[in-house]
Amino acid sequence: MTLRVKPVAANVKRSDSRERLEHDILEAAKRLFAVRGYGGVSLDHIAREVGTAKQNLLYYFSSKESLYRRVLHGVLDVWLSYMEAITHHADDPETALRKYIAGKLRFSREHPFDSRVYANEVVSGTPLFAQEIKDRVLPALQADIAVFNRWAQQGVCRPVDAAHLMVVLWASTQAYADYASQICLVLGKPELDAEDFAAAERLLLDMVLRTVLTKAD
Amino acid sequence: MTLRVKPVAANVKRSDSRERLEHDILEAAKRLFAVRGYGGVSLDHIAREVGTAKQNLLYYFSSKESLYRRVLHGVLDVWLSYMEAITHHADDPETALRKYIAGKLRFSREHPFDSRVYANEVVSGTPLFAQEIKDRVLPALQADIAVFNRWAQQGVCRPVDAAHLMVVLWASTQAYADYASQICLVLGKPELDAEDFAAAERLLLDMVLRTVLTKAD
DNA sequence: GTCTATAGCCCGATAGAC
DNA sequence: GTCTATCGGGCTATAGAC
Repeated sequence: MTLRVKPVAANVKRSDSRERLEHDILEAAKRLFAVRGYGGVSLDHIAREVGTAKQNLLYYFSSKESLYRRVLHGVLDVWLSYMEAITHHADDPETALRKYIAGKLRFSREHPFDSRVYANEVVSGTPLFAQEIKDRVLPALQADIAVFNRWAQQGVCRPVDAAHLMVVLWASTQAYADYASQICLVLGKPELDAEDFAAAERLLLDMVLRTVLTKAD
Repeated sequence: MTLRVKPVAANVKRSDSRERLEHDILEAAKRLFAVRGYGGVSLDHIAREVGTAKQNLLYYFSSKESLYRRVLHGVLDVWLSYMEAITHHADDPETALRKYIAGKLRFSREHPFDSRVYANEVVSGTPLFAQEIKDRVLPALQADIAVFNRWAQQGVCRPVDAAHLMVVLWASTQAYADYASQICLVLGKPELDAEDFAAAERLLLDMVLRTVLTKAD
């Protein structure tokens, strides 16, 4: 009897297919949770979306709630990756704010479903997510606020209420994903395009720089 | 045989009790829909909240969807009643903007569940509400935008992009209701108080006046 | 890993007694 | 107007064949 080593290629392929299906499930779940909320989505909906049976979902994820948590975790990964502009440009307020606003608007444009899953969870009072927000979002936000306060001490910025400024920036940029359907109704077009995002960026940056910088443009 | 007129008092009382229960149902439904979304709430939840049976809800409202529509309709009544500041002070931009921002923040503070029901519906893509938004919200917003454009023509305001400015104001003020749980986490307190709303009002008004007015303060 | 089958429960809505 | 009873179906999750 000879030892047969499992062919590596087959292993990789199987693992690839497993990861691809897992990825597809997470993407479909994200889109559905974004639109209908946790309670408005059934495992059957998600399974049909990816062309498998709901029982198979419970093979990859131990429960509906754990699938949802995995979706939220992935959403937070993406969200945070767009949020590092301020601390990365802590030497220049104008550049930092420009990159921050541009980045958050790009997140709304490129990842609208991530944004809406997050919005749904927050509107619900973060029942399943408070700890992860405390652990991951809060430090990032507090680092940004600290940078603002340092700028104020150095005299390069007016002493604004940095926490509330972050709320304004956060809400305004996120609106272009979460409330897109209403913004479209107001603008009278079926969906937002590049020019709408550019106009939003111009206005928001203008508002923030006028408020924050000590010198006029 | 004498004609007996039904006692008026009893009529009024019965009608009062009917209206009170209907009102209680709508309030409970609003709170639950706000937190869990349409699909996350059952008629049984709502009925238990008001101390009756779900079959009784279907006596007052013909279906779950019609109950939800009634909730949305009432939410819009309240929402619109806080939105008339700009057109009512069309002669003075600074007063109009001050009253508008104060009003929208007061709405977020006094009617957080109305705000969140509305947010849930918009995040979902307004599946049941697009027509009513077109009929009732859009004219109000477009009237506000027209006022801004007139101000710009008259030279009392800089020519801002009024539609996007409305988005910023709308999103920023509404955030203090819809995203309160996250703002609380950032501020490190269990709930928002009067001083938080005052700080938000100061910052937002400051930002908008710096952006909109032609002369400096 | 994917399938069928099914347990056990909750859902919206209806029927009919009182 | 409120009650009990119930229909038909969808839900999450599990069991077990292959």
